[in-house]
Amino acid sequence: MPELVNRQTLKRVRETAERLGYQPNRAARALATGRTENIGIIVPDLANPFFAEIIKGVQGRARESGSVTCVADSEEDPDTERALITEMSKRVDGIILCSSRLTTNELRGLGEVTQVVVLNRENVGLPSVTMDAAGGAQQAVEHLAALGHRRLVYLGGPSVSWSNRERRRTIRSCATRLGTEIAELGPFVPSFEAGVQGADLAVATGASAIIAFNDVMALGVLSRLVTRGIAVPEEVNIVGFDDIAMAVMTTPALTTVAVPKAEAGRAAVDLLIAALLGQPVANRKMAGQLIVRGSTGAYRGPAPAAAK
Amino acid sequence: MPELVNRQTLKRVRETAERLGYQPNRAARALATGRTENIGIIVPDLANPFFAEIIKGVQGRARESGSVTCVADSEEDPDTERALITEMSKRVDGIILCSSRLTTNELRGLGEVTQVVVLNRENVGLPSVTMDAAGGAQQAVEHLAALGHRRLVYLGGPSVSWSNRERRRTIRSCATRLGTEIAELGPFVPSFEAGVQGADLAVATGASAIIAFNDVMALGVLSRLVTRGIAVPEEVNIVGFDDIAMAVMTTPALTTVAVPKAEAGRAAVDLLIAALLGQPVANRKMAGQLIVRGSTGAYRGPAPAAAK
DNA sequence: ATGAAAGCGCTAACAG
DNA sequence: CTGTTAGCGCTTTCAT
Repeated sequence: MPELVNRQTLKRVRETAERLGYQPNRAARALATGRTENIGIIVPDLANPFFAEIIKGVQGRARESGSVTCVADSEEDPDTERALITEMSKRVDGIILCSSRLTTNELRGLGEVTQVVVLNRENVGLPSVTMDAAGGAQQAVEHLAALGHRRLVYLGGPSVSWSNRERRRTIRSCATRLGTEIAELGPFVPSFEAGVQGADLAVATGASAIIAFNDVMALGVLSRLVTRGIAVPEEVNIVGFDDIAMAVMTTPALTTVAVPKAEAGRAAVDLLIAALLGQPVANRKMAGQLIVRGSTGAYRGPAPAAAK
Repeated sequence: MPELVNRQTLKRVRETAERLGYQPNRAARALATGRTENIGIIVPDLANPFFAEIIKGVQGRARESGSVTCVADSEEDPDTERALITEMSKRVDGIILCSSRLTTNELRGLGEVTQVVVLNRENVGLPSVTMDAAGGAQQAVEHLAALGHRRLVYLGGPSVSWSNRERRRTIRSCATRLGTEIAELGPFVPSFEAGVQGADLAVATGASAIIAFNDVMALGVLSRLVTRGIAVPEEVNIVGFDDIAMAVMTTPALTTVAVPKAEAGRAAVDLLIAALLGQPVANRKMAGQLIVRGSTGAYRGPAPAAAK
């Protein structure tokens, strides 16, 4: 309100900006406030496009709130992950743990060490963001059933993956409910090659549609199906790396359930910020989105009604 | 040497470890020493597997030296990149700039702001790590020429890409030297779809081999060639995302020039550390490695002798 | 309302 | 060689 302050402030700001842009010393500020304005994120594999997309979201949201993002790659190793948490905790205000390879018990104890938000994990006594793996899997099965497929195959991911466990469970119960046959193959290391291999195994079962653990595997499946002349090449249209993918053996060639990875990353940062402010934090579950790709181009549509 | 010290040290260490693991306060240390032990890395797109792999190397090497890696994504935007550099510079000891979208002049001035190492860029007055785009391109052309191909096509990447400019130049001069015809198509946004499109254009020129700007495009090329029945499906074997890729229309179906991305990331950290210690830094150029994939499996071989 | 001063926890320089 | 002390640059509290 006081105009004097305004003028003075303006003057100071001007001086500041003028005098080669003054930048406060972050270390000194951190010492005084106890806040680093850094947030950490630990993923099992930085090179996995799935996590890269999440990091992108985290970094973007963190930047908006004036923070910088510190990343680390645990290389799928629980010991490394533990060490990383310890190393990071002293340099950041909080950590976002993606698809943690730690046990539930270990995760429960983490609240003492530093502020933690888990992504792709539930019920560990920490704020969490999940991508509704179950819902996505359900949409996939219902979609295939609606297309008339009666025999499905699920090419499973790593048995240590929480997402995989969730999907398996859902796919099985959902298929049973719809009276659809479901065969489970795997576990596979989720690679292109595993998809190629899985495709042959799946075809041998006499199934008419395949659900793959993720897009990388689905890519392999599709490649193999095209090679064997089973899928229609013109329909092949893979653009993204979404979370759970479904390769159908006829048109449309590939359908995926896209999960909002960047959004999930942003949500995780929001939860972290809330927790740091001592606000109550509610867990977040991001909905998956069925994406049907056809020869006329990709379009996003609602999930087909469940054939209950 | 003095045993007394040993005992005392041991005792203290024990006390330390015992008393719930004492952790020095990083902020205080940073204030006192002026060292954050954080290193920054800025990339144009975090979701690009090429950069993800580099970050992985950077993070690994940084960790070995007791540092944490702060990442940021400039989203291909020079303005954002500039802002990011300013924001980061106060929180890290140095920054690794990957495939910077800034002009040479701007980069030259950066030495004043903070310690910087550039990756995928040369002659900007800063320590640099490059991946020998030229050498890789040369190997590619020589290999194709040795296989008897007389008409090549290069599907170019973004015109703002330094790597693309280097490769174009090399491919052209190398082809000329070997008496091989070379047609240039593009520039393309380096996507799968662009590869599909480029494949058709390339075939129309009557060329017998295609060099794509990168693996993502090559994937598209290959997919299209298989679909059109031009390439031999059984030979299709794409596993990685390497830097520059070459799709041959006959056996072997795909050959790539792999660049050591993680190694380059590690090298960049080494240069940064050296620079921080005031040591003289030499630029590093990482050699590309020709990888020939055949039906008998992938093998790494030396580049074929130049048919000079 | 504005200004002075006391730390934050560490390191490095110095005195004993 | 060990022990003490003066800051590092900011925030925050307390006088004025």
